[in-house]
Amino acid sequence: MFSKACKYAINAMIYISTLPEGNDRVGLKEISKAINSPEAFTAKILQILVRENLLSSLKGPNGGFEIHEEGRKTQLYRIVQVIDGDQIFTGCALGLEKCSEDHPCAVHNKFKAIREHLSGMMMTTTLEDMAKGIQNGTNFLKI
Amino acid sequence: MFSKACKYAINAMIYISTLPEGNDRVGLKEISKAINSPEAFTAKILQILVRENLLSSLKGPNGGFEIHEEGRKTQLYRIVQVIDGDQIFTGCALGLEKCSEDHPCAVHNKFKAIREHLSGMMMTTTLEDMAKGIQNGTNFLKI
DNA sequence: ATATTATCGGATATTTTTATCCTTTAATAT
DNA sequence: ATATTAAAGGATAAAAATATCCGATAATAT
Repeated sequence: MFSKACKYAINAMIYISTLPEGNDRVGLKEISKAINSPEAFTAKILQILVRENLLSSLKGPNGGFEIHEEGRKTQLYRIVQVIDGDQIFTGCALGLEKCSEDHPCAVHNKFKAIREHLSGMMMTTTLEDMAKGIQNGTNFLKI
Repeated sequence: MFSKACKYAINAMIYISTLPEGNDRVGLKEISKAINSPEAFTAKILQILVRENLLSSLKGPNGGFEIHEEGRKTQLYRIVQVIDGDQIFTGCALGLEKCSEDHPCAVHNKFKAIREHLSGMMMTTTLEDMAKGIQNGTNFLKI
């Protein structure tokens, strides 16, 4: 469904969102420990998220990553789009280059509803939402 | 969603199912031309499908691949399971090793409905169903 | 029996994804 | 100013997925 890079991205973004907003930033080491991901690879992914303005970072002592107010409204959809592209939302399930209503693959219509279901859910799910479950101990980021 | 191998497998199985049942077998070359897939790689995938009894094959002149009566009832679900495993049906969307009701990842419940929707559809969709759309020109296997 | 045909299966190559290493850059603190 | 800290970014390595090649095997036809 999602690439590993994307899974790390989502879990990392959620973890950062669980931390209190303010001057506190969280470092790469803590993040990758919290979500059980390879440090250097995670760094690459966070770089992309910073470049795309889904995440902000600061170098030096007390540096690290943070997400402020507005950023916590980021949709799950957006994170996936930035890391994996929107293949999963718009690409053909069977790999046809030009799959469409006019030239549908063998499962086009069968997948249509599922696509809409998936997109809809991911459009309406935000970091805030997901962070809540982690904060109150209902959901988990690792193991 | 699916690996390329799996997409080739599905399209190939559908193509073979569109052909009239009987003594007629279809060769690798024709199959990979019909679904626009690399020949040698497609051969590997067909081998797996044969080994798993989703497809039958015969060597030598007039050899090739075929699917008889019962085989045409094969569920889409089964093809995916054989080629990609059931990661997509049961695996955690965020990669947690032990994601479950008791230890759910951050999106466990959000994905639950989608998983069921997807599994249900793929359980009830058969080769026969999909072949119909190709036979009557509504759906396509390539481009 | 022998030649021909087409899948099977092992070995290998290429590409993509995942992962690591190390130098550079920028921020802070002394 | 200087040392320290942590992210940024380039280079490279390892693993997995995709793809190709070719000899072995099995079936048919002559």
